[in-house]
Amino acid sequence: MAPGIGHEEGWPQVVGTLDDVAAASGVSRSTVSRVINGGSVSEATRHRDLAAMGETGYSPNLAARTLASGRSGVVGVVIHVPPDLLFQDIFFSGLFHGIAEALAQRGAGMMLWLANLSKEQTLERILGMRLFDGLIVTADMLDDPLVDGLVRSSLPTVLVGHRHRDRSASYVDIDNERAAEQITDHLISLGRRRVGHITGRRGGVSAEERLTGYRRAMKRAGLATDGLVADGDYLARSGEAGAETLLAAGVDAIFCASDTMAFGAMRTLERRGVRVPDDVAVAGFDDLPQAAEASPPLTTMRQDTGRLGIEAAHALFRLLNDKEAAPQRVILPTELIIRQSTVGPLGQP
Amino acid sequence: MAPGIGHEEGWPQVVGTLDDVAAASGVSRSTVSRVINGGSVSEATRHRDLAAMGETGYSPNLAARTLASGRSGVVGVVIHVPPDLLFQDIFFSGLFHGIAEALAQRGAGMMLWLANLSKEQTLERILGMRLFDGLIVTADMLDDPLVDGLVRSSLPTVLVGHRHRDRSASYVDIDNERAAEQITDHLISLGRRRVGHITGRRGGVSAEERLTGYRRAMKRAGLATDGLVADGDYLARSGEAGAETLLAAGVDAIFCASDTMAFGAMRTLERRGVRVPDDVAVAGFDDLPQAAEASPPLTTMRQDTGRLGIEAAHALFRLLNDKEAAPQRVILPTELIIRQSTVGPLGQP
DNA sequence: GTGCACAATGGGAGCGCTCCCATCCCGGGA
DNA sequence: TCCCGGGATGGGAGCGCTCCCATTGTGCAC
Repeated sequence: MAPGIGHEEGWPQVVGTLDDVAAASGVSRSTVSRVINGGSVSEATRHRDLAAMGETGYSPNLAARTLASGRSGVVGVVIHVPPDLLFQDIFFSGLFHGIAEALAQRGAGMMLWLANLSKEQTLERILGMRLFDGLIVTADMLDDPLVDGLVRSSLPTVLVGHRHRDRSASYVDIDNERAAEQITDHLISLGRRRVGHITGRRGGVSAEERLTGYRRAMKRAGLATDGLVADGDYLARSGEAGAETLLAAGVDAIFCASDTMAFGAMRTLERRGVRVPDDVAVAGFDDLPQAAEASPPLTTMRQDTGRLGIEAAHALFRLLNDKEAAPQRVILPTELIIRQSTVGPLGQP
Repeated sequence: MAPGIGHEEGWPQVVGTLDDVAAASGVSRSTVSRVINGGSVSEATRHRDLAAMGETGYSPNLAARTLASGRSGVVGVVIHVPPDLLFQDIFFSGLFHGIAEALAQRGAGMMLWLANLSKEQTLERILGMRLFDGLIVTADMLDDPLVDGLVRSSLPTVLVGHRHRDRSASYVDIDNERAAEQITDHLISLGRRRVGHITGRRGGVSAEERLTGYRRAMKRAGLATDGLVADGDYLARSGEAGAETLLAAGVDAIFCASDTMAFGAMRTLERRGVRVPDDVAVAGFDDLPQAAEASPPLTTMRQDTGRLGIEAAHALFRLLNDKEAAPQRVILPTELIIRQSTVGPLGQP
């Protein structure tokens, strides 16, 4: 019994298979299949079959289709990050919707894998099921057995936000290092000399790269960074704590590896009676919606996460459509958004 | 080529099918199938087959299995809410992890459907694919064609946070009405007379039920509610705005349908120099992690969203294991958490 | 008029599994 | 000794589809 069909008419209208449609339309199964999959069929037949499919409410059986063709039309999206990060960080929201939009547009299904199993189990099940045509994987960790395993498998895979050392890996990312360098440069150009940095989750690609970028800019300007780096984890709390540390170290600017941490840092500064940007300038990273409405509005680095998702999906399609395709590597631009947390309302420090 | 198998030994170790395992173990396909699915097999054979499967790294083909048996072992989780809500509200985080945990424990797969397609398309594809053994659906809207369609379909379905008027629907929920009544009672018992309410997203089950509960408590106490209800949408911004409105109406307490809105409301009160709880008491709903650390700490209604997810999964399993099972209806308890946003540090108002 | 290319269609094999039924073999009771 | 019950196993059909190949029908050049 085909599910979801509730008519109670005078006939076996419960049509579930290609053969049923074929019978109803007076052609063979093969022809109906061609209509669905775009083979060469006469206009008349196509119309008749389409009509028959409409009447019967026919819809192809995914399992049968996958078994016969080896393709499922379903893309796996693997988000193996700690739950608290996943749901606090709008990064993933934008990413998701980008991916979902691009996949839906091409008629591809999307199956989400969150971090509910161990990495080994996840790897095993994803590969074992053989359900996916391809994979989009976000994994920020420098060393991640899941990502390594997925990349090594024969399953077409696109990494998001993770530049894998494996030369054969396809990925979509931003240039964290350059972006961090740029934002640090901005702070330095404002005359700040003691620029502190609150890092993202250490061991993660983005956090390490942003730290590297920050260090490079400081070094180039001939500024020391000793004692000016506080470890964070992208969440607000660590921004508060980091600001506390950096304040003690004596800074005149703080570059936070995420906006969320910047908000935390600003809370600490406010509590301590430190003026922003007069005493300490603050910059974030992400350009969350709240950044523009913070007080003062937050200088930050905008990254378009929706775009990131879309590009990932497109890269995967390219991989899927051409088995010989070279690894896809896409670096998306970021944009420095200068607001009053670094440059006062009248343009003064 | 079976993916993920990298050995380079002296033999066709690339085993992908049941027949391959059978050949390697010297038995028939049927026997290996029995070993996997728990049929009656001699101990000796079982061990031999298991060993053969281990060596070859065999893993069953989901599509073939689904096609032959009509069961996939995969549960669909449908979250059809606006994106901004999804990723700001920890409600879903807890829910997810509860569901994921319970499903993983039973070896069931989980496929997530977010709101990337229209409700009609979603319905069509979910039903059409015939991939899911069952469904867990969160849908808060009073009128939701997707939920209606899913419930009417023959696919075993459990609703989360949504008590459907359909008597045959299975659901897991909390008693929003009673909880709201209880929290309003608490406010009234403190001597507050002008208790305002900032609602959740109107048209949603939870929002309407909480409003009803609030109204009932007020009515029972002989208090008027005219002008004391401000429409919100669960997000912080609407809490700020709602508080503004209610302040103008003159309230001495505000019950917000979510903690997030309560935080927003408290921000407004602080900005206006209104003391909490001295001038205006504030209560929320959800007991987010931040509630305990707000200043002042927030009185709220705790709901265990993880439990909600687990119970939903269990209800679905019951439905799946017994085709004749009656509709499952589970109401989980909530707990009033009293903190200083309603009762001052020394117990005074 | 004949032959041929090519578009439109039908038919059959087979994807990897489950499930039912037939078969085999063993031991025990008559 | 023969027969029978029952556990262990093998074999075959079939799930609904795709894909290849064979077949048919058409229009066109010769």
